[in-house]
Amino acid sequence: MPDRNPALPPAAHDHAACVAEALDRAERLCAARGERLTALRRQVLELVWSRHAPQGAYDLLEELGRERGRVAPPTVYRALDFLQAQGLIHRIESLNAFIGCPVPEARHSGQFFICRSCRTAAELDAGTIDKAIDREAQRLGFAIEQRTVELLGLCQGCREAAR
Amino acid sequence: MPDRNPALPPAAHDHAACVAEALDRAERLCAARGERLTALRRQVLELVWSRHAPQGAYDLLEELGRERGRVAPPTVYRALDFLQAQGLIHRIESLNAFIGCPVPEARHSGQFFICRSCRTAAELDAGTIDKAIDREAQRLGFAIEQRTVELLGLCQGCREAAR
DNA sequence: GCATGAATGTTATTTTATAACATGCACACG
DNA sequence: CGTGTGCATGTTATAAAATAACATTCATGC
Repeated sequence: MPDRNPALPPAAHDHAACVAEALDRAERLCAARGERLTALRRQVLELVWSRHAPQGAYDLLEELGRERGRVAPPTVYRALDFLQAQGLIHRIESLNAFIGCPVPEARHSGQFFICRSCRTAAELDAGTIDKAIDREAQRLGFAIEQRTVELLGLCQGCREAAR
Repeated sequence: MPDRNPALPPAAHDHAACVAEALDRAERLCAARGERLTALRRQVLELVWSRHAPQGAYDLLEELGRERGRVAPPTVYRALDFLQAQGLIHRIESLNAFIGCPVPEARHSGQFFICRSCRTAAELDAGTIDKAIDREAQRLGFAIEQRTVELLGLCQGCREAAR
C-alpha cells in the first residue's frame, strides 16, 4: 500500500459532500462484492461518518434511536460488524470506538493519529511504519494477522491553539 | 531507547526466577521513587507475571480471590492503575488485558507481538518502529503522547507446530 | 406465491470498568 | 508515645461495552 497524503480532514471542509462520498463509495463497493448495504447499515455508516472522530457504539445507538425509535445494542453492533468486515470502518481499540475508513477498497489496518483535544482522528497508511513493523516481525519469526497502531496526542491545530 | 533483543520468553525457562526478578526490580524501583509497593500491589504484580500472556482484570480478580478471599473489582483496578503509573505493567488495548513490563526503569510504550494461539506476548521497544511513527507524526505536526502498537498473529513456535 | 436464508428485533445476560463513600493503616509531627 | 493526616483498601452500587439466544421479518430465487 503506497503512502497517502495526510488524511487529516481540513479544519473547514464540505463535510456533507465528504459523507456523501463515503456513502457512495460504500454503495459501489458492496454492490461490486454482492454484499447488502441495507438501510440500517447505511444509516449506521452515515452516523459513523458524521464526525471525523471515533464514536462509541452506544453514542451511535443513541443517535440511531433518535432517528428510528428504540433500538437495542445488537442492532448497532451487528451493523458495525458488517461495516468492519467490509473494511468500511475501523475500530479504535484504545477508545472502544469506530471511525469511517477513507480508503475501504483495499484491505489494510492503518495508523491512527487521534487528537485528545478536538477528538479528530487521522488515518494514515504509511508504508514506512508498516515496513518497520514487518521487519521486526520477521526478526521474531512472527506472522502478523492484525495490526493496531494508535497514537494519542495533540494535532497541529490544537497545539497551535494552545500556545 | 535502544533496541533490545527479542523479549520472546524462551519456550522453557526458569519462570519462578523470572517472576522473582520482576518483583525484585519493582521493589527497587518503587523504593527509589518513594512509592509504596504494598502487599496487595505486589501480589497483583506477581499474578500479572504468572504468565507471559496478557491477563484480564477479572481473571486476576479471580486469582486474587483464591488467595485472599472475596475481593471487589476496584481492589484490582486500583492496583493495576498504580502498577501502570509506575510503568511496571502495560495495558493491551486490543485485549482489555495487562502484561508485565520487562524494562520498567524507563518510560516507554513498547510494541507487542501477541500470539493468538499460545497467547504469549512479546514486548519490543524497537527504535525503528518508534522512529517511523515519529517521522509520520512530524509530517502531520502531531505531538504524540501515548502509543499503542499491538500486533496479533502467530509466533514462530506456533507456526512451526502448525505445519 | 412461496420456500429459504439473511437481516433485524427482542430479551436477557456477560464482561469490563468506575463512582462514591466508609474504614483502616502508616508515617510525620508534636 | 499519642494523634491526626493522607494514602490505601474495603464495600456497595452502578455505568459502559459487548454478546448470547431465540423470535420475527424481509428480500430474493425458484
